[in-house]
Amino acid sequence: MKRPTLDDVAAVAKVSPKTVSNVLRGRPLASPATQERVWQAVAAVGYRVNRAGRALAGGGSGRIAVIVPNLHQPYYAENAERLILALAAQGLTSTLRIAPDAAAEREAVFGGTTADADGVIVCPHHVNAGLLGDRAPDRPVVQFGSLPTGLLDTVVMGEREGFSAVTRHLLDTGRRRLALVWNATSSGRPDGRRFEGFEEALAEHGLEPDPALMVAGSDWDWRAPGFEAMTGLLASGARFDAVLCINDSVAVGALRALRAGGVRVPDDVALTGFDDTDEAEFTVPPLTTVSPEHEAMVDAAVRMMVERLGGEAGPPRVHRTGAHLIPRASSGVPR
Amino acid sequence: MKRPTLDDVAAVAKVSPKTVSNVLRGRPLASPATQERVWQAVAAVGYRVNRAGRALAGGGSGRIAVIVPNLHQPYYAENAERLILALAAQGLTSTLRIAPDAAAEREAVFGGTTADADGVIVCPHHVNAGLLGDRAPDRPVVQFGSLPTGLLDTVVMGEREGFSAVTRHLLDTGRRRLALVWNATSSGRPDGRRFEGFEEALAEHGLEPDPALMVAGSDWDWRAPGFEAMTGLLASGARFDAVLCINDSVAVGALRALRAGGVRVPDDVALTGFDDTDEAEFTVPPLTTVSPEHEAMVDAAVRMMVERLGGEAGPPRVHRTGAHLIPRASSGVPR
DNA sequence: GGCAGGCACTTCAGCGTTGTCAATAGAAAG
DNA sequence: CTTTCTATTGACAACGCTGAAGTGCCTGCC
Repeated sequence: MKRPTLDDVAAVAKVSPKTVSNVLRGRPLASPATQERVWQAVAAVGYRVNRAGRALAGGGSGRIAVIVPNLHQPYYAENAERLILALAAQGLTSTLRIAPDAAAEREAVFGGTTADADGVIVCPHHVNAGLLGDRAPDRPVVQFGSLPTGLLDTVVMGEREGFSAVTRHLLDTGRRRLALVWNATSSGRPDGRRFEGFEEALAEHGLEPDPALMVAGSDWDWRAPGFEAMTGLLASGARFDAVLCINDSVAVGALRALRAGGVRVPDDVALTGFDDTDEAEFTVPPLTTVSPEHEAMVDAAVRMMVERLGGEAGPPRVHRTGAHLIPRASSGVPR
Repeated sequence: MKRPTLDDVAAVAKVSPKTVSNVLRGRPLASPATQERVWQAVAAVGYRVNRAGRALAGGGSGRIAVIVPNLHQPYYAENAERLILALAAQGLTSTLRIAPDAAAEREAVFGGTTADADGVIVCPHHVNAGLLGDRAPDRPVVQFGSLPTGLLDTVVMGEREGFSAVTRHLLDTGRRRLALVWNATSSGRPDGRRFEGFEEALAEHGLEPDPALMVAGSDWDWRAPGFEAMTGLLASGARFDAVLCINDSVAVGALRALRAGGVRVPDDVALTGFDDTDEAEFTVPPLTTVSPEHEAMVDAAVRMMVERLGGEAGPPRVHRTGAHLIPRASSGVPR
């Protein structure tokens, strides 16, 4: 009743355990006939590789650590799901680590609790890009959805073009006073690629961002801060006919604040998000958002990981995906 | 630069590797002085146990597999997060497995891809309780949030009392024609503990369920089916003044359908969900729901797991948690 | 015919940890 | 002062697998 080992397979196939190992690893060292015999023996005894043994012997654990700050924010939960499934499709198991703070995030990337993983895919949140890149990891690390550091393989979404696309969309449909619900940054003002896209599209219409219409939530990527920021903006008495949110969750919070304030969406104010999370489709009204092309991002991340695991060397690479507008009712033309 | 091993620690502490192992495992075999010396040596060399080695030698992997059907449904994502964090607090690492179908679910519980885990906590979805219990697992398994099988440790929420509480709440606030948006079951009619709670509360008011007001989504726990089911109910011309949904996600879908149909919530129709997911707080209007007391559920699951890992034998246990109403605006008193 | 070279596979020595069991030291007992 | 016992620690052999380094055997060539 004991779980079969390589030796058991070897005995049945009448080869050495090492040959079985080679066949299993896909090494082209055995003759086709032998390979066939080995596979039959594997099936016959119901062999499954013991990961612990393999890892101990230096064959790698076949496990990739996926690191997200949390799972209660749809953006992270949905990406974690996509990454885990895509890794599984490559025969890689994954271990999901939740890094609730910067220390945990760094720790998860550089070893410690994830030391048993052959590689790491991290959706950074707490630790800014530079900090993550300041130490050389001893295994492949792919940054997912964040700014490239030049030190790690990175997959970035079309933040700039995506944000300029929504901005343009709003301008094209007649909106002129565009508010921004942003995340707080250390410098106290919105920055980053999305903001560039915003400025870019405004500039095309001879406009520029109005500081009085830019409010920051207390934290990145969360509904309550979106609600609070929007409530604050409404209270300020500022006038606007559109609100662009840094992401969908913030938009969901902002939407509630708008409704609470008696503001009609989209009649009085258009509202947009970013990320194309599932929840955006089911708000009332459905939320206009930007799809960062999730499939392409995940494919790129997994491909990079597999290549690095396969021994591919070379400098860190950056994969940029596109982004496209998903227009929905929340940014409908005002009546 | 190699990672320190037990031997390194042993050399510094001037004891045998085995003694270091014993101290690390908390075995009361070494004298206090020796233990102290060992811990100092561990700290001095920066030792971290090699899980692969330990697992190979039979010391267990220290890893618990958490199995959910997906992460895009908030209910599962939020529970996965809570479970993973609670396990981590016990020093247990976790490996999250996404089981998109029944085969994957069974496979994940009974070994195969999760063979390296010391125990399993599963949030069943595809496989009904009986099927999961028909084979004896070779390690602790805790069912989370599902019907007890009598064969596995199980944590169940107060489904009946929770659902009767919402029902009562609606009846108490004057609603009388209660519709139900349910999940499809093999028998084609709503069943289970929640339905019992529904019937129970209705009976207290001398009412009983109206089959014409019960509609089932095409799948468990999802927004689109909620939308479709609700749309269908509206199209049927049935009259009702409240809609109870099997869970929050279904309610979110139903809400959109109601709004699309020009039905005011809560003025014309009250709407309720179940599970107390984050999204319920940010719908417009905020959704009345039932909290299954997540903390208690997770604590119970992790406690059971730790006890079983500690060698606790005995028959399968069932831990029942309560449930309490979280009234919000979606079930406000009609004007 | 002798020998280099390649192919197909095997042997060997761990990887870091743990369970088993033996060994040692010191204390209590005779 | 020897014997017996307990408390503590050590030696050793796995656990299942893999990299490195062989071992034969056959082919082809001078």
